[in-house]
Amino acid sequence: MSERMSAHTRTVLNVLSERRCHLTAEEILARADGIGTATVYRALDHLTESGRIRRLSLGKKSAVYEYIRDAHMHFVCSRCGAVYDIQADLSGMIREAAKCSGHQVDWSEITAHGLCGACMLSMETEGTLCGNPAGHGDA
Amino acid sequence: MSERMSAHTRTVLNVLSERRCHLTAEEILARADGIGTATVYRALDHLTESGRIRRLSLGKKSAVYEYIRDAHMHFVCSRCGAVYDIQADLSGMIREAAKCSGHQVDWSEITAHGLCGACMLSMETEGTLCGNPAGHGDA
DNA sequence: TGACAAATGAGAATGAATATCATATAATAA
DNA sequence: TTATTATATGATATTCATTCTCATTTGTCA
Repeated sequence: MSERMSAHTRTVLNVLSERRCHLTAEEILARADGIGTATVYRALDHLTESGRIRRLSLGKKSAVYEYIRDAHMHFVCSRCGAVYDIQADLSGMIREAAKCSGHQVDWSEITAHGLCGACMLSMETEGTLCGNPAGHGDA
Repeated sequence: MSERMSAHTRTVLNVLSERRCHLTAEEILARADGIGTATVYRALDHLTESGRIRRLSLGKKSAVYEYIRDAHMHFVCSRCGAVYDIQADLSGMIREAAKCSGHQVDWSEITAHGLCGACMLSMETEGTLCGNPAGHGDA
């Protein structure tokens, strides 16, 4: 639990812990100035394995990483692609359900898909027509 | 909602609907004999868009697809990689939580990670030592 | 039967993630 | 300090799932 951490790994961790959002490896790479690609991926692996960050597949092509804070679920807008955090903790119920099947839950993730508030609004306003298909929420 | 479907798309749908499990595009490709790669991927896209099947990212490198039946969550064993279906429907609660944030949920997915029953057993038996690191559950 | 749209497949292209490997850096021993 | 060893790093090559291209085929309907 208290392994030592290289400076670069710490930098990567800081990039994530300093902001409350989900970043792709590429985005992290850009923000962790001067650190090579392989090193960033390795750091992300170490941090994921040591339980400090979490790797999520939100349906996008590339995985995103987030610093582990409070329990929350993710909402991905099918129209604009924005990702929102939704405060809700159903982990207890998930743990129970899995326990009934004989499995021990370490952690769980919930991803909801649908139309985000911003898109609903712009669809009303603009009459379902176009409008910029991306840009709300996320970070 | 009632678009027509090409023979190949129907074949892909059948491959999925005939078995109660999650298959990668590659596995589907192997079972949909004689259909080309691009066609299988296109069929999977169509079926996903029309809501007949679902594309899931269970943390593996490649996505898996499943025919939509009853609501259930997924349990992925961190040790052996097996995927189990867990009967539990928390979609109502998820929908409510998202609604509070102003979003409209279309569908949601839950993935729990941890140690599966089979692995717990073999770890006890074999004293936490090796043992075949894969092979339980899934399909 | 003609004409246009959609589907198909072989293969090229893309791109995220991983592997390789020689070098650099840190940790420990003597 | 100096030797010894393990680990970290980064440039680059590689892998591999997925998507794209485009010429050809098939389906649909007037």
